[in-house]
Amino acid sequence: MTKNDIAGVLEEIGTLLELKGENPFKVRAYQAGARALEGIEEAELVRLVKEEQLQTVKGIGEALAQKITELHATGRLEFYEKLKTSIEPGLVEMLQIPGLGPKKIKALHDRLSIADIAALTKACQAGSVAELEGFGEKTQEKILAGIKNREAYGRRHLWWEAWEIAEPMVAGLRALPGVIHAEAAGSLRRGLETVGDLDFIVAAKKIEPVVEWFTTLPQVKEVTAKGETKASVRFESGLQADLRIVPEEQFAFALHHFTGSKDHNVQMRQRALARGLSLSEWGLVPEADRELTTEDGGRKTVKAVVAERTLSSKDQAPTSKSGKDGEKEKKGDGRQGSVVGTEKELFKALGLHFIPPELREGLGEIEAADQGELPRLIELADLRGAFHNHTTASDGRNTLAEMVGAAEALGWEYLGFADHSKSSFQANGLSEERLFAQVDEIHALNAARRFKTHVFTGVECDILTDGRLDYEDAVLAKLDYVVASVHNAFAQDEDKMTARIIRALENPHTTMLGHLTGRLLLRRESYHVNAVKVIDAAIANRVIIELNASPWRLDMDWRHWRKAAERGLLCSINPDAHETGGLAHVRAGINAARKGWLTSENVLNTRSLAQVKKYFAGRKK
DNA sequence: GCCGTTTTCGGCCCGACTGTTTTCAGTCG
Repeated sequence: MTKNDIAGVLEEIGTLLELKGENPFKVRAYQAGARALEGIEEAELVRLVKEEQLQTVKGIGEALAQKITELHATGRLEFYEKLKTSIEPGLVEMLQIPGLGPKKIKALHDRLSIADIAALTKACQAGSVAELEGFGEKTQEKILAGIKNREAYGRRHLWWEAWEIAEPMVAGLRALPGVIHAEAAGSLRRGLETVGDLDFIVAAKKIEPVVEWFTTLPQVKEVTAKGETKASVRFESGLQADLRIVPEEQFAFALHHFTGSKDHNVQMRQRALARGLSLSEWGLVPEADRELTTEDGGRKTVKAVVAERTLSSKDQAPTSKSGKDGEKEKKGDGRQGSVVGTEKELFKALGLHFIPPELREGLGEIEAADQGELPRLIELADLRGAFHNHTTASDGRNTLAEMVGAAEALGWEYLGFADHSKSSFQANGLSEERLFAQVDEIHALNAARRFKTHVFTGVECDILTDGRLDYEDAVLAKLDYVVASVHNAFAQDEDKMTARIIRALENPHTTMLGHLTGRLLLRRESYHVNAVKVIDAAIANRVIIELNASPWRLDMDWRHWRKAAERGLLCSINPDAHETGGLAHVRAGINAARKGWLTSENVLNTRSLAQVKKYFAGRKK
């Protein structure tokens, strides 16, 4: 087990002990042990375990040293396994309901024998929760609302989590014999921040082996449909995945259709109709042919005819085409081009430049494609570094050196750190002394040239409730840059919160604004803030707004970026990484940036090291 | 469960907010 895996187990033990009503200081000792472990480097852990020196680490005593050693050696821990079986899993799940913590959950369990969310729902509806001492009407209502939200949220999944499942599936599909094309479509392909279900479109010579492979994947919990051209499965997480298999010549149409969005598709069909054509998932045909009269006098839709074609072509070699089909291919009036094999050709047949999937939201992309005014969207490879990152100095899980090593492995020219400031007690925010120590550490690291990646000094500075920053100006002046973020008093009304943030932007030391709305996707709503006013203030004060690339945030929302960037707002795609693996989250940020029509020119961290240094120096004047 | 120029027991970490209270516990960041 790696140090972060072990730290995760210690953390979970803490949670379980809390639910059992254990001594809170014991709980804290496990949490502190997890933090202590994260603060040492992987190689150091190996040495400490080997030399039985774990107890020399502050926060790790006899009991934790023994448990860490067991986990490190075997990947298992007897104590942990037993603890897990002693606590009903429904109680852990209840922790996800806002307002419910270990104490309240324990009270519900002890006094009402509630052991899962279903029982809790019933008890709330019956009014028995409100009667409990320490509970009341409002608490009961809040719990019910929390459960309801949770169910609503449960229907969607974070893009990142969906992508981690879909990516290997696409690779698996492509590797199957007889598969010509395979793509994930839907909101996943459009890079939307959350995804309802997965859609896979496959062009294959033989259908059965593809369906078979898809429905027997190890992660499949349930096969909900299995037919001639389509199959649906559900995974353990509740995520559903649909597979559609089409003949090669229909692939581009099906892929386009199932990539959507609905608005985009409606507009595309309207455009086709204006040209006398009919566009559907099955193809692009002259409108006049859309409904056909068959030889026996019946009427058939194009869909039916194409479906027949699909069935017949299944049994034929791909090169052979019936005379009728051949005729149809040629019957096109010339406006649609010869053969549509790719999405690019599909767009071209309608007089459009290729529209990247991320832009297909029906928000003006078709007009822009018509005019040849689509931007050259930013790409992952354009990034040369990132700024907002954490280390074990505050609430990160990897040391500074480990983080820089990971950035170097990504080929990044620079990496900036922005650990929490002193008011973020919960995140182990840095006092002035600890901040200066980190600055010294970074300067030494740069001087030693241990890594090819240059390191910038920064901080994620709390915006206090009145809009002041959490450090004196003289402290902030010593840093390369400052990310200012809201981390408390989320309940302020919109005017107050907006004024608070704008005041922070007016501080000459503020380089960029962190997560504008504070939302956590599918978990927590944003605080109330007037985004337009904040954007205006950022532009006026030459302050960057970050696109926080954490898959749980993606904040500022992509829907604001196009307009904001047009008006001169500079973006920084910030991973907000709390561990080495978190740097990869810039990928999710790139999705959002592309959805916001951003080009590499709009984003600070596409610039070279020299340009970034110049930018920071210029901000200080 | 950890720690100690507090050394083997007694303390361990901050502040706002909410809802339940009538002086405070629980939750959250």
